Amino acid sequence: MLKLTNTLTGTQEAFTPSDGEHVRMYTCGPTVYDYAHIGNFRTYVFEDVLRRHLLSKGWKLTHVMNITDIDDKIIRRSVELGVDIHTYTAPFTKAFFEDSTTLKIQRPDIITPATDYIPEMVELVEKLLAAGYAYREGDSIYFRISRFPNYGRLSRLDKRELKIGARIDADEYEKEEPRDFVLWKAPKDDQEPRWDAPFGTGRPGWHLECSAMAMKNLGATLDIHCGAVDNIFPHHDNEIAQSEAVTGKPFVRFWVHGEFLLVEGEKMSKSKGNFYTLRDLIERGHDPLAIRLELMRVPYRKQLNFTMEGLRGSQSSLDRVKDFLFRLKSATLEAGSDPGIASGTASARNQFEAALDDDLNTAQGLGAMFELIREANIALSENRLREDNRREIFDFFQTIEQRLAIVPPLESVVQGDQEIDALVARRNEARRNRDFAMSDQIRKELVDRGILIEDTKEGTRWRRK
RNA sequence: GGCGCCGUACCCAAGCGGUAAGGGAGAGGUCUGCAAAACCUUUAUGCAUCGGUUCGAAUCCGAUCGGCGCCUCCA
Repeated sequence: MLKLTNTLTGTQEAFTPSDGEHVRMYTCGPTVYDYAHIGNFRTYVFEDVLRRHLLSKGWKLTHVMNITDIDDKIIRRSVELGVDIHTYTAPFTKAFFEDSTTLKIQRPDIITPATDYIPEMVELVEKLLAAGYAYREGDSIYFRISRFPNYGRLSRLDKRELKIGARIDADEYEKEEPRDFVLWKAPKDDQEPRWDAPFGTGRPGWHLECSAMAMKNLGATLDIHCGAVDNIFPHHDNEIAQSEAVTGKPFVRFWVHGEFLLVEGEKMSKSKGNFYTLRDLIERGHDPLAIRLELMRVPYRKQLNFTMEGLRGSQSSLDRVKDFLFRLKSATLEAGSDPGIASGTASARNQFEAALDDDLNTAQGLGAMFELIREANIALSENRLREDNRREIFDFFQTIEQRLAIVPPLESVVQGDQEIDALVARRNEARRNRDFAMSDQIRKELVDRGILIEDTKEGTRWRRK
């Protein structure tokens, strides 16, 4: 049974889709004004693991993710460059999906760019105006928080006191109350993009898009809505207010928020010089799979301190998995099954499932995998492992791959290559003649070509790095 | 100041009342012509500190110290 921590209640709750079979999930996507950074991807990787786990339960899943392709930053930069916003955002949207693919993040079922949903947003604002939840001030439209008594439930706003001297009002528009938030912004100048609406020309405020696009595609009540913790307030509280004011129904059953990624113990920021995009890391030669593993090593509810040392550690862990799978694949085994290994494999599988069910405890799931690797390695050295055991272990790793997508591919590693085979044969010839100088020289040649050699009792095997 | 998360070995980390998973790094060893890989041993009578509850606590309660985040666009 899957348990998830629900921000709404602050506790772990058993999750099932409201109708028992179809999960309706919305995840906050990127604002495409620049390349996404690894902090962003920590969240997307967690959501990907959730997505994969939900699918494994046999539920039907409709997963919607937005692309915020209109906001202040986008407008400012596109104006600076003298291009329209779509011309500006298109390459970053494309880059985002390329990066996601690099990290083996599955594509959501429905992608909703904000600018494709203007009519839905306009409709929402009209309803809010009609019901008295929204008002016009100047040429902009605001949400009237005083009309929505439950406001701030998600962030437990009622328990908070405002910091003395804290800036309450983030923008310069007039409002009835400082805490009211903007639904529809009147253009400030000629350059700003705008859309016509019955209540005036303008553009949508940020919070509006998620409500409109989520409800349009998933209905009034979502099963799951994800994002990172920084979205809890005000973004998600505002979404709740807008949506529930219109529908009168609970907007979301499970709010699931990913904690922040820190870099070297501090929040990532460009000024601190600890800011990495995925592309930065790839350029430095890091393996995307190691990055993915590093991003899920710590369960989503806990802050993850990203360090280069940690990333190297993940790479080493990954190499261990790769070495093991390679060893298992190339071993010569007898038919049959060793009962000890069989039960070890079954128990690793159970532990893995239980770990993911337990609020996506990836650290524990990974632990179960490594325990099995050690057990199987010992069995391999003691010649106890049998053909059926191997099949079951490979089956398990297939499951791990479906769920976590961190299993290194073997195909590219062990594929036949006549030229390499010939070099290996020549080296073994030299070894037989005890011409170790020659043997080592050939090995060096192979290493230079990215080939690792392992001499075992069953002969020499090689693989690509 | 308020709200929230957290403090487990050199580093990362699981642990959810029954006696400290796992990964990385280091050291020593087995195997090997040498490597590589693998395996073995080794690194927490102790889980920030101090009290309390309990037959029993890293796990529950209280206090203290420390770190991080949010309260403002932000994954």
